[in-house]
Amino acid sequence: MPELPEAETIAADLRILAGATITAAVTLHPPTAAGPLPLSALEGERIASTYRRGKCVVIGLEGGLALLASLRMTGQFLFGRGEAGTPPAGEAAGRPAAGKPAGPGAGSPGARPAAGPPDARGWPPHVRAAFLLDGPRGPAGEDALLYRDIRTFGRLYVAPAAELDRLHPAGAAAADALSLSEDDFHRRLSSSRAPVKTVMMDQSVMGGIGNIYATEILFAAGISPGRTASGISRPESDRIRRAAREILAEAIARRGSTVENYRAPLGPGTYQELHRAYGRAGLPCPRCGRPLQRAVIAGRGTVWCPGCQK
DNA sequence: TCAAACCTGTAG
DNA sequence: CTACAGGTTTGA
Repeated sequence: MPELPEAETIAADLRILAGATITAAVTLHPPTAAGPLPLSALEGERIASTYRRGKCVVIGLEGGLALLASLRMTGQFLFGRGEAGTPPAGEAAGRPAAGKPAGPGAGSPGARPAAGPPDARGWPPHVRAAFLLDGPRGPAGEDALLYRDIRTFGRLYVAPAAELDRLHPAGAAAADALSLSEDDFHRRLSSSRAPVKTVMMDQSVMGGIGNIYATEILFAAGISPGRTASGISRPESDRIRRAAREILAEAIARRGSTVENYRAPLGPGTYQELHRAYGRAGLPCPRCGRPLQRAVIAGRGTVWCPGCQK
């Protein structure tokens, strides 16, 4: 679910860790660490920067390595308490991890990320990887960065930053949706005969837009999502681009949309309060009052107003 | 070009 | 219990 505004928010929240050294990297769910290097390659490295790349969050290390996180549906970064003897999950769980229950648990103040009971370390369920930190900490002094992912679709890629482009899945993102000129936007959008919504969401065409924002952008632009992309005129493309810029900027200002399981390290977002079409099938169109319609386009739920989206 | 598969929580 | 959700990859 995290799309451009959510990834932007997460990357911004993580910036407080700049200068922290990763003292240990623990893989609790092996498929999450998708290579090419193991997470342990980050041990001893110091965090230099965090930024967004399409829908992905990237943590850049001073030594030239990078951690690229493709959060997919339910991936999230949280602050938590590490423990000196955090057992490497799968194996060598011999030592009874001596230590106190780590206080009231992981997570930031005033925001419980977990739905279930925390584990022995005080972490929420579904933590798939953990990075213990030395130096800058979370807002409440947390000394671990946790990667949590309920459905395990998300992937963490460790590689030299210079190779992120060539990283096969997830690395090869097209130009960011917000970086395209009107010319480029139209050229890319009209490059396919697939439905315009499908093309907008194609990360090899433009990066950052997913189902929620594609739905909202097309509603704002008054374009029907099922329209053939190659039939979108230049003025229509300009409208879509403008709507995209306005909506994505506002969503970033509101820290993204909190639906499903989204949560940035420092708290949720509120843009869902401004959704006008997504998740509102059957309700009256906020523009013309006619019922919003729902259909599946390219396998994804799509909502639009047949009255005012042409 | 499209559908299935990957997963698990939630809604019915 | 089944159906559904969906970003991305993979196979048909």
